[in-house]
Amino acid sequence: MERLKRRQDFVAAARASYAAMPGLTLQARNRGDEGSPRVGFTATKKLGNAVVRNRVKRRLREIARQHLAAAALPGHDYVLIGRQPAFARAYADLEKDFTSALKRLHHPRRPVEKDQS
RNA sequence: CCAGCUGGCCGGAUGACCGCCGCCGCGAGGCCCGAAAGGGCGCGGGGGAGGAAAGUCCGGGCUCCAUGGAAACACGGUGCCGGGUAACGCCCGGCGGGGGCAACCCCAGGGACAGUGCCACAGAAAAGAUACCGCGACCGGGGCUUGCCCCGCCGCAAGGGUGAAAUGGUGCGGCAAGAGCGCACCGCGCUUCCGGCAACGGCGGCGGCAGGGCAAACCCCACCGGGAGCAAGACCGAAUAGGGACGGCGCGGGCCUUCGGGCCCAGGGAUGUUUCCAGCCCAGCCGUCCGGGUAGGUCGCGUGAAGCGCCCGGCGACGGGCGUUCCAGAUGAAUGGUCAUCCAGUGGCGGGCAACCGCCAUGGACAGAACCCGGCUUACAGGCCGGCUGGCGCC
Repeated sequence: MERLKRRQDFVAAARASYAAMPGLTLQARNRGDEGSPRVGFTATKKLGNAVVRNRVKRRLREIARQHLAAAALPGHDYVLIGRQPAFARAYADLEKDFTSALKRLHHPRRPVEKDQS
């Protein structure tokens, strides 16, 4: 899956809908085209030093590889943001965090789109 | 055995499945792209974080900028001696000073007669000294209890007291009291000789003592240093906007109109400047080409002051020779995820006098390459190997 690399893509995704779970926050933005889905990862300095940030990003990448590839909708950009517990949280819990976040964004109980005014 | 000092090293191991980033090879076969070369997919092989990758504090390589060369000045840095090194503010070996019974550890360690300055508080006095309390014979005056007190003159700096520091220390002599005034030892300065490449050390001699501290205050002396950095720099290079050249078409605004036209008004530029006149060009659209540059891409980018092994020289830092290896190269940034077993460590239970054994649980320090080397500094769970010192015990 193609990676997001441009800052403006991340900014755009941040304005779209999101779902926050203990281990991570997932953002999903419908680009409005039918291209292949893309994914990006964020680990801020708030999380800790370089070792912590790298490990969090790697775990998120693994999550995306195993669970997002099949479920991603075309024309969408996904951004996984690491949160404090993501460094030490059990991998199985992190997986659950992701799948339920994805479910909430794909099948909202009521529309949560907050942008595109 | 106990206590301590010190040098070097390691920085969890093995395996399974699923992945990531480079590299090499294979394939006239297969699939996709391409005119081709080739690329992607595929198959096989091999590599993929550190001792600090960190802080970015020094020294270099490399790159660009500036510069005819050199020197001086300014500014910054370094500062015992000798050696090592590409170089260093680093390292090694010494010297001196301080601490420790010792092994060993620590030191910003040139110059204070070149000059300027500072030394709070306290204290009489803080740098050509000073005399607060004090010590003292002669002389002069006074008092009286007639050998003492007070005052003056004069001599002095031992003792007291202040301070971080008071113009050498201790002892004896000397004296009215004292003072290097004299002597001995210690310290200090100069010096013959000896040892050492040197810093410096040693024996002796001379000098009665000259030298307060601060140079991490300015300063003086010696030596070193151009600036900026891989976001350096080189090359390729869209879309869009803008620039230039050429060609074609066209020629501003307002009002009126019978759509033929009429009337009124006007901008900018260049030839040194200003004013006036005349002429020229521009102002819009389209096309082609050119150059700069942005996004993006490629290179820079790892054969090197390289690693490993052996031998030789050196107390050592290190140097030399021979052999051998090719060993990360990302750029929203690879080097991972999960699991199992084991090895240290920790806790609990049980057995045993104890060393220890068994079971269960727990559990992995500091920290992530970003152009590359040499250092320094800082962080760090736990462990391994060696050397030395002191004490106790035994032979």
